[in-house]
Order: sequence, then C-alpha cells, then structure tokens
Amino acid sequence: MNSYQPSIIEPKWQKEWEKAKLYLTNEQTNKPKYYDLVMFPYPSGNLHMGHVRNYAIGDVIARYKKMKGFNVLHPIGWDAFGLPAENAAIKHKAHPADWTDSCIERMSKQLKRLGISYDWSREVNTSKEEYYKWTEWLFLKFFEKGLACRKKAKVNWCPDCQTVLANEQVKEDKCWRCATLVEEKPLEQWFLKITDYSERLLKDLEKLKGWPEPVKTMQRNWIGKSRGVEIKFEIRNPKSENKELLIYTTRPDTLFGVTYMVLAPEHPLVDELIKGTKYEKEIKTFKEKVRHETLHEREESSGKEGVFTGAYAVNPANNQEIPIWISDYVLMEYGTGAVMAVPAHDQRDFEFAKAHNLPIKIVIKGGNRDVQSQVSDDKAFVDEGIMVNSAQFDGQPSTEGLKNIGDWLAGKKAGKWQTHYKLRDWLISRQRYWGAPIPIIYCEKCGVVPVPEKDLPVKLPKNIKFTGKGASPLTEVKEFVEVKCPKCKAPAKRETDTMDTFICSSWYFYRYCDQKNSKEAFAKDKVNYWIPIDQYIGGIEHAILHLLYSRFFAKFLFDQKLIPIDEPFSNLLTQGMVVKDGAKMSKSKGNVVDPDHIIEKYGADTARLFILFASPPERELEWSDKGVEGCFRFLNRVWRLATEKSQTPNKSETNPKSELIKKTHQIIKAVTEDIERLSFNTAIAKLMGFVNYLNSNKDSFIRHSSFVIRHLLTMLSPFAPYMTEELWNKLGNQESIHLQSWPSYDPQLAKEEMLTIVVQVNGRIRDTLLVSPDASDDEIKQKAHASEKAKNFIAGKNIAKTIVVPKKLVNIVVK
RNA sequence: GCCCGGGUGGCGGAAUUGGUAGACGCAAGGGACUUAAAAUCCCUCGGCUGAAUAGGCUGUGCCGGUUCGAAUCCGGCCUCGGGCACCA
Repeated sequence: MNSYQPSIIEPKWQKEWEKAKLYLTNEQTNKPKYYDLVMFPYPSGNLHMGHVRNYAIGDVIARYKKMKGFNVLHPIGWDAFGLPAENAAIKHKAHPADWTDSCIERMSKQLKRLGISYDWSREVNTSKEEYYKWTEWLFLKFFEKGLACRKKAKVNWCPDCQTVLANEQVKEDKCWRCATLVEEKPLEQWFLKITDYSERLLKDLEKLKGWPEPVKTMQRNWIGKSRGVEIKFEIRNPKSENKELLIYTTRPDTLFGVTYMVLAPEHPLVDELIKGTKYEKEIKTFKEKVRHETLHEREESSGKEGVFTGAYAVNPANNQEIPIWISDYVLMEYGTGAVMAVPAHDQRDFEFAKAHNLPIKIVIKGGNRDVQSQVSDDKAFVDEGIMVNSAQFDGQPSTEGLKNIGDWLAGKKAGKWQTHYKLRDWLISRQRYWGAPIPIIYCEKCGVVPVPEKDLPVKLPKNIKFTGKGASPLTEVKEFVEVKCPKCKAPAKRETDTMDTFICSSWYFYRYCDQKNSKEAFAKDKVNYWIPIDQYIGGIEHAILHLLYSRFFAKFLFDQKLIPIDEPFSNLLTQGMVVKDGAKMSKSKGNVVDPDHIIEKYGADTARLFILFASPPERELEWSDKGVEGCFRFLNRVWRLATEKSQTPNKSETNPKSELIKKTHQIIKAVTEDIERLSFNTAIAKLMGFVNYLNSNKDSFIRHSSFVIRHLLTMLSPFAPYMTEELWNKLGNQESIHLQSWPSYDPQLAKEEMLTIVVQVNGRIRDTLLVSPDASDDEIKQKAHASEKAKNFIAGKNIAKTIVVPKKLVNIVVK
C-alpha cells in the first residue's frame, strides 16, 4: 500500500483529463442543460484565495450537476481590459497587452492545477479583437436605438499631470502620483441611458426568486424610486423678479414647516441671486471650497456648513418669506439641486438649522409622543403623525395630508406629482488606452458619425507611449485619430475615449455559448439553448454595479430580439469575501495569499476542501493556515480506508437491513440535500462524520465494504476530484469517476428507526424519550407525563397545558 | 453620512420552518503504540457547582419585548465588514 501523494497524482490526472477531453461541452444531447457560471477574473497576475473560493464552489456545482445527469456548461475567461494593466505599463515599461497576456498565462496554469472542470475551448478574453469587435458592435446597437448619448460630466483632474484620474487614483483629495490637489473638470462624455430601464430593472427584481433578498434590496434602494411633488417657490428678490425655484420632495405633508431653502452651490440660480450684492464675495469663497470636495465627501458631509444668499423665496402654502441658503449637503445631481428645508421633521435640515440659528416649526405631532421635547432633545421627528400648524390640513393624519397637499398644489398649479429614481445614467467614457474603443467619428460637417459595422473592430493601435501624464495615449496616435468621415469622406477625428470595462463584463456569458463565432456576437440558437444562467456565483462586492449593468444589457438585448429572456441569472450565489487580517483580499490592497504554496504542501484537493469547509459560501471567510491540516488528514483517512484490504472479504454485503446499508443511505440523503441547498461546509462535515463512523467500526469488513467505499468516493469526487479519481482507478474501474452518476438513496432505508423526543417542563429540558416514528401524539404525551425526571418538576403544581410538537418535543406547562 | 450584511466555546463554524445550543474541524490536555520522534489510534474539552461520564444553575455582542418555548421574531444600542456609480 502506498501513501497519499497529491504532488504525484494531481499532475497525472490533470493530463489524463485533458487528453480524454473530459470537460468539453456541446449542445448535441438529450440531457437537460445547466449553465453554471462563475464571475470571470481580472487577470491581475496571481490567483488569490477569493478566486479559489469562487471557482471551487462553481466546480462542485458543475461536477455535481453533471453526475445528476445534466449537460453542464462551465466556462472561464478573462475580464482583461482595465486600469491596472495601464499602471503596470507605466511602472514596468511593458505593453498592457503583453502584461495582460502573461498574467493570463500564469493564472490559467493555476486554475488548471486546481482541477476545475472548465471547458477551456470556450475561453474568452475581452481584450482580444475577436471579442471587443462585438463590444463595439453592441455599443453601435445602443447608439442606433438612441440609448447612447453625450452629456457633460465631471472627472477627477490632476492639474499637474494634466490627466484624468480614476477614483482609486485619488488619495485624500490628492493625486496618488504627485500629491497635487485634485480638481473636478467637466468633460463631454458618453452615457448609456440605463435610466430608460429604471422601472423594468426595479419591477423585474420580483421575478428573481433565486436571488438573495439582501441583493435585491440593495438594487431596489440603488434604483431608488420615490413618489413626490415638484413644488414651485417664487423668489422675492428685487433684482430678479418672477424667478422660480423648483424643488422635489417626498414629504409635501411638511410643507407648512418649511423655514428656509437650500440650493446646491453650483445651482445656476445662485450667481443670479447674489450678483452685485454684499453676499457675493462670501458665496464665491464657499463655492470655491466646495469645488474641491469630491461627490463622496459631500455625501458624507454632516450638512452643517452653508452660507445665506441674501435672497428669499415664498412658501406657496402660506406665502411666508423664507431665506435661501447654499450648502454642500445639497447635490446638483439629485432631484432639482435644491431642497425645501423642514428642520422639525428632517434630521439633516434640523442639524443645519441648529448650526445657523434658523427657526424650527413643528407641523406634525406624533400620537402620544411629545414632539416639542423631542425636538429640543436634538432630534428631528421624522415619523408619520397628525398634522398641526398647517391651516386647513390640521388634524389630518400626515399620510393623508401628504396626498391632499400634493393634490392641492397641483390644483393651484404650484406643483405636480412626480416619480423620481436615484439611478443615474451610466457614464461609459474612459480617457484611457486599455479598453474597447468607442466606435464613433466626429466630422465637422456630419457631426457624430458611428463607425459602419463593416469597419469593425476599431483596433487599438499597438505603438503607444505611457507616461501617466497628459491626455489619453490614444490622442497621440495620428493614424488612429485622423480618419475620413464614413459619410462624406472629409477629414474627421476619431473618438479617443474607450469604454468602461463593465461594458465588456455585461455580455461575456453570451459569448461563452458561441465563443468561436466570427460572424456574430453569438448565434441565436446557441444562446437560446444555454440562456438563462442557472447558477451565477461571485463576490458580494458585485451586488449592485456588475449585476445591475448585466441585467440592463439583458433587457436591451431582449428588446432587440437577440436573446430569449430579459433576466440573465436565474439563481445567484453571492460568496463572502476571503479576508485576511480583517481586510478584503484584493489586488488593490496587496494582502493577497498565494494559493500555490498551499497546493504545493497539501495538494489542490486539500486547498479546495478546506476553503469549502471553513465557512458557508455566502459568509465572510477569514483565511488562516491552521485547519488546512485537518482537511489533509481527512483525505488521508479516506485514502487508507479505500486502500487497506478487508480482513473478511467473503461476507455478504447486500443485506438491506444492515446498519451499514442504512447508514450509507442516510448519508447519501444528507449530503445530497446539503449540496442542493449549496451548504458545502455541512456536506463535507457529514462525509467526515461518515468516515469517522466507518473507522471506529471494529468490523474490518464493514470498514472496507466496496459498496460503501464506492459511494463515499463518488460523493467526495466533486470536492476532491484528483484523489477520488486515483482511488477509483486503483479499485479497478476503467471509466473516470467524474463520468459516474450521483448515488441515489432509498427513502425507506434512509429513515431513522427511532425518534428522540424532548420532554420539557415550562420550556426547560428535563428528559428525552425514544419512540417509534409511528407513535401517535397522544402516546407521546402520555409517555412524557409518565417521565420520572419530568415528574420531579411537576410535583405540587397544576398542569396548565401540554404542547406536543410532532416528532420533536413535548412541553408540559405547569403553574 | 446613506444602503446591505455579520457578531454563537480558546478558534473556524453547526442548529434547513420559533422546538435538545455547540455537529464537523482546529487548538489544548491526557493516554496507547514506539528505543525515540513523526504518523496513527483512543479519551476529555462553554462557564459555574459537583466525587461524578448523576444532577442543578448559567450561557448565542448589549438592553428590553413577544411566546408554552427565542441564536432564530420585534424595538433600541454597540461593534466589525461590503457597496456608494472611474478598482474590478
């Protein structure tokens, strides 16, 4: 008998499987299809534990479903465009394409070493022409339908490097390379009109029964639908008569409590209001200060800083004059860039009013709560209640008053009902080289002209200089920029911005269905066969952006009749982070653990097993090298069980009543149910328990029964594919274990013979009973009442009632 | 700041629908085997009390509530993590 040596058997089977083309998939079969998708990696250079976790989960599902008789598509590829390649180019003077390719080469090797059952013939790489040609083509489709448009938007601008910075490149308001204070600079940029799909993106969340509820809630809040009223406030200012100020509020019921207005500092009215007044200087200083704050900081702002403009507005409810202020807590991007402030009933307004000594007027009273004292207690009253100080609306519940005031304003043309969404259009322009070019040409005569389909792809030029300074490198390449207008043939200029990499990752799973197609992005029949994705697995950090963008793409493609469904992912598993030292393991943070040394020491099977066993998939997993050892020991125990010879080889092993057979059926049932609910850690725990049971059995025949070993190995094969294959082969099987069926169980044999019933007195456990599963509730109740241990606690008291929970417990309530 | 999660022994976790808290694994302690070590196997292992592997009390971040019964449901708080639109 030789010992378990993963370093020998793993490379051997990796080659064998490749030779046998074990994991290639096609559509020519009668089996039901199953599309198992993992979020494709960004080729950062090295696999980290987060990848291992993601792909181990995906692989267990793929192998399990295959054994259950499904035709499984389990592909992999590379989200290969992006910022880090360009940064590497600046740092190491390597071309982004070469850097990316070498990263992919390394990571492919690591993935193969892990023994993941990918169909590598379908590998996609978003940075290759044969892929980004179709990314560009999809952009043209959006453009054709009027869903791609140009608008002004701000970018982070480093005045020293003369370059646009990503949010990640801004550290505490400063450029990460030269520490210059970053400014915001408006640029004309491309957007996809995802807001046209707001309502569908929101409503269809209801269809996603296989999605975790928290992810749906996050998306719902992100889309942020609200019903409210747009209200017109007249401005009373001698210099600007007849001006109006529009605000949007979801709380028209608090209208009578408005004591001041706040504008975003960049609101177009501000300059008009202050022109030539004594307030002009102070306001301008404040605006300059705010200009240097990023959007993020402004959202975090406590809302206490602001300046009075000197102007007044009139509350349409009661004609009261109220002062107009500006503050950084109001954002131009949301609503109308102005708010009516109701300090008594909004916490931010409340804090602002306190800081600037503005009046606080209560217009809603809470049932028996003393609103007056709460408000003096430094807290706004934000709940529903009864309206007061609101003229004809006094006495109404605020929920009714909300509707009535809205209608009243609409009636006198001072306001109108509106539906708002927080979701903003998707800014896709990036002033960078390493991305899919936006296929647009600007002609002086013809304007914005799309590149004709036949001219796709717009190729990224190879000869590029990277300095990290100045404009995007593409603007420096004459042959790229200077083109003829496709319409009038006059000299024209090519768009030099590239697309957000989220575009590339919003459609890659369709390309997997038909990866080699050079005529189309994907053939309809292939996509119709595989889509929707039955199980999608990836990090919780993608809960909003990637998943929302992909849903938007699916809806658009569905509308263009390119795909058969408008929700791409039927079931979603959001795996928790693998963290180390309390922080997210990520390429950008640099606290990455290299899986290679675990594989070298214990083998890929142990690495996979441990990462699945250490924590349930959706929960965070704190990496620690301890515990890996335990999984390695477990695999060794299985190895010994399967390779040691039974001392009594001729005994019959098929007696269906035997404890061993029953136990085996019970374990198959338990493990199957655990895998079905994606509870891999408990599935492994149950297999460990089974091995302990076999090992502790004195009867060597039972320990080494081939019936039991066969089932143990097949159940373990999705988790530890190499070792189980080796043992399967050693047992004399010709065909791979990965082509076997998942073991089935007989529900009769899997049944427990006796049930343990807990006896409680007043909810505290006093005894347990062993009863047959057929025992009636009355019978169990009687036995419980007869329990000597329970009697000690009943004695001298009256039994008020007895609760029987079938198959679980009896609770005797005494007084 | 806003939105979404998590918090259970010394540690990772289990408890699937409100019904025996601590499965399985790690660490620790004790023992067997061995010249010895490694490996392997066996036993103990939340806390207090107790001779006890009898029993009792207590215990799932904190405070309170609902219930015959709460790790699980509700209210409030503390704390850690994710996301916040140019990292992917």
